[in-house]
Amino acid sequence: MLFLTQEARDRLLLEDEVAPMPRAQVTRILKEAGLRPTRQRIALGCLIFGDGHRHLTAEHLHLEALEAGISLSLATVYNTLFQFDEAGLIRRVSVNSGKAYYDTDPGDHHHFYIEDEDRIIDIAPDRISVDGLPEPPPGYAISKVDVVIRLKRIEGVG
Amino acid sequence: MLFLTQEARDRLLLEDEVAPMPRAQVTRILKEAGLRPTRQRIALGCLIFGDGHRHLTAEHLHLEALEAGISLSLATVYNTLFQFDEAGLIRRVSVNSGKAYYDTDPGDHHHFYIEDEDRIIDIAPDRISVDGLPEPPPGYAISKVDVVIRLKRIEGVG
DNA sequence: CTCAATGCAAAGTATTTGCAACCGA
DNA sequence: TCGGTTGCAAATACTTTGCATTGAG
Repeated sequence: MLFLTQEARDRLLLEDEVAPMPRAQVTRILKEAGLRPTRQRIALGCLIFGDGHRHLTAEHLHLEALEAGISLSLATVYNTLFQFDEAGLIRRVSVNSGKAYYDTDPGDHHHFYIEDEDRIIDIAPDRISVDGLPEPPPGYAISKVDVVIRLKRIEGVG
Repeated sequence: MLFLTQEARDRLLLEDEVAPMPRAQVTRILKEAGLRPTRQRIALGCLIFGDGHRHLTAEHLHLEALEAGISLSLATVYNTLFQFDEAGLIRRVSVNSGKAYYDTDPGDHHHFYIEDEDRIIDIAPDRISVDGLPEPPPGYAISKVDVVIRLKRIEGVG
């Protein structure tokens, strides 16, 4: 599927330094994921996969698309994000804010969440480990482990 | 107001046998938490603190209140849950479902979440530990660590 | 050309806000 | 009494659905 080595990722980032990922490449990714490469998906894919790793809300991505001259509805952005998540291309992140965030890095890692600023920061995958994972109840299996470390600004600094 | 004879009080307690924490106790809890003990808060407090540890949505609690003959609006339930969470009396739990869950056990523990059934299960606090907590960025301190273990039903069983 | 798949308007659900009413001191 | 607090109607924010249209094969 689509798990890149760090090296491969770095190479990608260099190639696409500022710009979005080329359409041809996005098309390939979509096909491999079993998603029909439609105009809208390709456009969103270019934005999502091209510009480094980020944490996007549907609304933010919609704005970016409009700014880039791509005209589509917010609902389509929601649906597309949902499908990309299902396909493992991106990862929905759950924080307590009402909004849903999507991490453009689908790799296995966890997150800081700064409530006051409604901002998410990646935690490097090797910096944290969960021990003593409990047995799931009979009939169930673990599908994913989400760790969110909630941060608050230290008062009286500066 | 609400001055009952001893007899009336006894009757009430009998009537509510299965149910909730006594109003006096809830009133004390609220005062200690710095929350004014209003009619609505006391009523919700009785439901929340009385009946063992549970995972409630605002809507569910609202229904319970109505069934118990307490008339209040859903908005008040939301506000009350928010305030109880702020005060540390209960704990908001973040899962990917759109809804917010409130755990009536504010103690330090984590959760299983069964997506398909939209259900939350407590993990005993000693059954899990997170190692190698990373340094927060400068200027920030860790306020809470949330671990959610997502479960899926094992297929082909039975 | 064909029809499963898509994109979006409209609908639905979850939550917050602003302010009249209230009540604890 | 009376002013900070509260509770709720109304508004907002977020997300999903149903179906006419489309465009990939």
